[in-house]
Formats: sequence, structure tokens, C-alpha cells
Amino acid sequence: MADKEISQAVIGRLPRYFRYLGDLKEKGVERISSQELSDIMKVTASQIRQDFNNFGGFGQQGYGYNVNYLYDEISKILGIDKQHSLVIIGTGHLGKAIAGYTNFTRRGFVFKGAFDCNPELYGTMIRDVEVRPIEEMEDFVKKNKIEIAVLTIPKEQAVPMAHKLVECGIKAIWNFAHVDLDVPNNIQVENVHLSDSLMKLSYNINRYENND
Amino acid sequence: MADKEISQAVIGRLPRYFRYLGDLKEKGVERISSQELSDIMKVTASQIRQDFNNFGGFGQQGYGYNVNYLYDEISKILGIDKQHSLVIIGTGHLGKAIAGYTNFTRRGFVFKGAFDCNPELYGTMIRDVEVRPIEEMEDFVKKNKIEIAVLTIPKEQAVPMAHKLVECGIKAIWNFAHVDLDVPNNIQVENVHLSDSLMKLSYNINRYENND
DNA sequence: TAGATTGTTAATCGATTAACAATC
DNA sequence: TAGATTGTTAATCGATTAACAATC
Repeated sequence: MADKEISQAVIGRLPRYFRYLGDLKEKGVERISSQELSDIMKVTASQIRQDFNNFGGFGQQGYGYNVNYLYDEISKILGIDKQHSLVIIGTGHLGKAIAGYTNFTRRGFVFKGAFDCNPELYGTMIRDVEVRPIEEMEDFVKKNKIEIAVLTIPKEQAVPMAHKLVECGIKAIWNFAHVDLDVPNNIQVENVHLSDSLMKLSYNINRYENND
Repeated sequence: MADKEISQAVIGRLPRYFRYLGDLKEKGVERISSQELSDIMKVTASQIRQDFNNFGGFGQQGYGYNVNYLYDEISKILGIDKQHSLVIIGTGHLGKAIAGYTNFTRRGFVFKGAFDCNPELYGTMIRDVEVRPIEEMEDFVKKNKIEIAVLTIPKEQAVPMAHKLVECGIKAIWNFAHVDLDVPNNIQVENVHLSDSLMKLSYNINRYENND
């Protein structure tokens, strides 16, 4: 039914709106204008209105936006009103850190399985989930119709693992390995390249020291 | 001396170029044209040339780019030819995961200190660094002229901690807390908001299921 | 030299901002 | 109603792509 495509620039801003609206909600704020939100978030009011209007107008002239309503609508757009099952592949510190984010559970991400290739870890528990041998991953993902795989394994293993996951019917990969995955278009990939992020930081330190 | 400002869009692409050039280097590739690199990286050759020319032409007409030279030049631009000292604040799984990235060491990021507020962790070792009480952070950062602080603590503590760090003369904060920090302009902040990233993934799963 | 490929200018595309009519 | 503030169109800005002259 192909609605007009929303740019990833807009999508990328939604979680931030969501975060601020959650804060306002907690503070008991009922309504907010694009101008007020603009002051808090340091983006233009114009951009805020344009962004929301991509999804068809959540405000009311002369009033502004109802915080609760807007919050709920954004959560629907982001799809975090539904549950998403998730497995973690690679149970090093990073895998454990992610498994431990109770926030994710609150957002509907249900931690269903954990896999590793280190036999010493088999049977150990991460939260209420048992670490299983990586060989059992394929069956598990298929049987439980897992939607999201979190890849926290070394880059050498990430590419073949991504292929396996695709074959098992995974819908999305949250990739922490320092490599770009090559998967079909219908598989969603979100990369978190920590070393890229640190290099940007390094650049900006340098830039400041040399230029300004 | 204010060279003309390079857009963050360009900077954001440099680490990825660097990654691919490193791979080519390892494979023993000596030269590469923007067109060849374009095929591998799935970006336009035009963008590649424009990006590099922001820094003043690393190639040669009729030849292309020398892989080793380009790799080195990008590493200089990113400032990873120099060493940067770094402390980790918050030694949960995430802090430990980051400390453990041997890659960072290779890129010149030197892990100098780790701090936590949990007394049970004081004195425990992360790699060759001892976990210290958070109260000792300020002295340590000042004395050792630490440049980068990695914030892997809960968001409630992140904002006051950022202020303290600024007072201690930190140059940059790598922020993993789910909150935007408000620091002076001369302090570089690079945010890694994992929950934002996961929400984008969730949106894209939804989008694909509903639209295409 | 001829062919290849950059560096760079010009054209296009998309995203952001400004402005204002619509409307609560 | 009058004032406020959205929704939306138009104007601007910046980033990407295309084209080609310069040059190795």
C-alpha cells in the first residue's frame, strides 16, 4: 500500500523526540507548542512541525501538541507499541550489556535467546535466558520466529553469521561488528560501529585544537 | 588558522573509507580508482572524489589513489596517528566491553583509568587498569591530563558527571548515557544512543511489513 | 602520445528554514 | 471574537551527482 517514503533523516530524529516527550510526560506536562519544544531540544520549530506532518498532523492550531497523544503516536510509528523478539549472538561483555538494558524490555523488545561458541559459557544464565551453543541458533530462530538478531561477535564471523540468520527468516540485524553486512533488501540492518564513532570524536578534538 | 569547515556528513564517512582502505592494504592492493572504490563501497565515485578533495587531493590523474598513502592521510585527518588518553566512567558490562576493544589501542586510544561508584569493584582489574572509586576521578583526570571520558553510567548521573569532567579539563566525552549532555562548545561530545538505534531498526521492520 | 582518472565546476536533488493562510 | 499556533507552501540552503577540462 506504499505510503510515500519518509526520509531516514526524519526517522533518525523520532527517537529523540520520543525521549524528550517521555521526559515531559513524566514531569506531568500536558501540552507543548513546537516553539517550546524547539527551545528545549535546540532544533527549529519549523523542523518539528515538518517532521510530525510527515505522519499527518498530531497537533491543533492555537493549542499545540498534546504530550501524551504525541508520545503514543510516535511510539506507534516507531513500532515499539508491539513486541519484538530478539536473540543475542555473542555473549561477551557487549552482548551482556545489551541483554541487561531493562529499558529495551520496556520498549517491547523481548530477549528470547543467547548464543556463543565458547563451551564454557553454555548453560550460564543472562537474566532469565540460558546461553546456548551457536550450533543451536538456526533451529531456535526458526522455531521461535525470532525477528531481531543482535550481532556482538568479531567481524570475521559476522558476515557468514548474517547469511545464516537470513536463511532462518530473521527480519532484522542489529550489527555491532565492525563490518558492513551484505544482506537482501528486505532484511533491515542497523549498524553500530563504535570505532567509527570514536574516530569522529578524535577528528573533532583535532579540529578544535588546530583551527579555532 | 581556521581552514574552511568540513561538514560532519563528510567526517562521518571518513571512518568507513578508512576501514575499507585498511582491508585493501591488508590484501596488498597498491592503487585504487574512485570507480573501483565506488563499486566496493556502494557510494558514488563522485562523492568519493569530492570527499577526499575537501582535504586537498590525494590522488593522481590517470592513476587513481595510492592505498597506503590515502590510508595514512585519512588516519592523520582523523587524528588517530596521535595518542589519546581515555578513562572509562562506569565499569558495568558496557564499560568493560569498551575497555576490551584491543582495536582502540591500535588506533592510539590509551586506556588510562576506570572509575565506578560500587565499592565491591574497587581494586578489581580491567586489562591492566585498576578500578578506582569515582571520588578519585577529578584528581586523576587533572593530574594525568586525560583527554577523553567514556560515560557508561545511568542517565541520571551522566549530566552532573559531564559537568565535573568539563571542570577537570576534559576535551571530549563519548557519551553512552541516554541523555543529551549540555557542555560548552569547546568540549566535543559524541553520542552513542543505543536505544535510538534500536528504535530506528524497529521502525524499519514495521515500514517494510506495512508498505512494500 | 593516448588513455585513464583525477580535481573541480556546474546542475540537480533533497532537506531545512521561513512565511503565512487556515483554523482551533 | 482575538490570539495562538498549527499545517503547508514557498524560499533557501547544503549536499550529492554529473560533466568535463586538466594532467598524469
